[in-house]
Amino acid sequence: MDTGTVNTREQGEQVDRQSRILEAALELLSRHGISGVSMRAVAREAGVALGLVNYYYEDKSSLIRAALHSVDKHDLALVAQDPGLSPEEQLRNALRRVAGPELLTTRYLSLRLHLWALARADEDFALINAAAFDRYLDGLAALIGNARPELSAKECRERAADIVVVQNGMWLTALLGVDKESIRRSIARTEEIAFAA
Amino acid sequence: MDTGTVNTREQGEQVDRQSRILEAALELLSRHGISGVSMRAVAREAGVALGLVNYYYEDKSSLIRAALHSVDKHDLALVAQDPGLSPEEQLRNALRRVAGPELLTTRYLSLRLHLWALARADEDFALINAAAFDRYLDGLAALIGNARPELSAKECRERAADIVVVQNGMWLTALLGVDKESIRRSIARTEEIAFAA
DNA sequence: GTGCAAGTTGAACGAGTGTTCAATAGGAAA
DNA sequence: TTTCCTATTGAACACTCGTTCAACTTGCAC
Repeated sequence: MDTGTVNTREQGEQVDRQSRILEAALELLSRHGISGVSMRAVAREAGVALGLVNYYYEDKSSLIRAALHSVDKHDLALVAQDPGLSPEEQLRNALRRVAGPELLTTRYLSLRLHLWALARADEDFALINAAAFDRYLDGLAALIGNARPELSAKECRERAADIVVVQNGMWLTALLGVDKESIRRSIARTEEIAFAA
Repeated sequence: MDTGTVNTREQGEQVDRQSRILEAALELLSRHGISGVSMRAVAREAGVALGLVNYYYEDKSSLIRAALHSVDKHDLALVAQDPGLSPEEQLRNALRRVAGPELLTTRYLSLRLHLWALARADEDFALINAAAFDRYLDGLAALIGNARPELSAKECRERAADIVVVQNGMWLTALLGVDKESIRRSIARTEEIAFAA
């Protein structure tokens, strides 16, 4: 592949089929859970023949693993540092982002939930997930450390852990349809934890 | 069935087969997720012939529904009132129970997670789950109301919602192996919310 | 043009799925 | 004993699953 040449059939949304297959898998996983993700269903959703799914992803578990990595990468970006802002603003933005409109969609939350459930059932996925969780915790602790330089690394990590508990609760509870006001108050609670004196 | 007569084969743990089938389904669901729960696997785990599973549960989804109800009943008991204690103690006990050794086991948490994921994939399960969630919220709000009679029903409900966010977060994060100290601090946080002036 | 490699297709295979059902066992009632 | 209903079994059915593979198309290098 990537010989540097341009695909001739690149009209409209017909980008490369591999991404469309991955996207289809994410969509099906979010909507119907793992039991809705069959190779045939993925092929159908992506508008592609069955064989092509196994061409780009040798296994079904390779496909799911790719989906997991894709979501993990997305999660990690939430706590990435942004040099254009003050440390306090970076932290506050990161904390508010988790209740932003891009995150608090059914599609994303449902996807996250199904991936967590998957990680409980498969040890390989569990390891990937745990590593991503650790990196997220590190990222959040770093943001806290920048905004509150007087805190020790251990204290930052503790606050990050406490915040993640509330954030995970928000994600999960949002799926059950808890009212928006409770989400707002929970966001405020994460800020209290982060900025506490 | 229940003619009032005693089963002759009631030696040891050989109680009625229907409960053993349900128990097997719960065990498999907790360990391997929904894709590990096949009628055959349930029969094997329960030490029973395949046909018997469909004899007691006409459908696979009836079986899963029974599992859901069983867990929901268990959850609701967490916020049941206990006339032998003062309202404050009842509330405090309920809040601490969610981090108790019976609850914070991998088996229970994993089961809960898989049921949540299942509810996202199947609308019937979602309705059952949402109803159970509401009853749990009501129970918790009632405990708060008893302990803090000066609060309005609306305020109780709000506090209950905020507490549930943290509790759900604890459950979920406990599965990812967050340290026990963070769980302890989160419990304290739920108590702060409940008893705040 | 010919050659070649990557991309793409769908049929085929064996394994596993949920469900049905005729057959059997067991114990209480007659 | 015979009768009858419940409990229990496992074979059988039609179906879906993940995976493999031979065939075919496409586009670039020569």
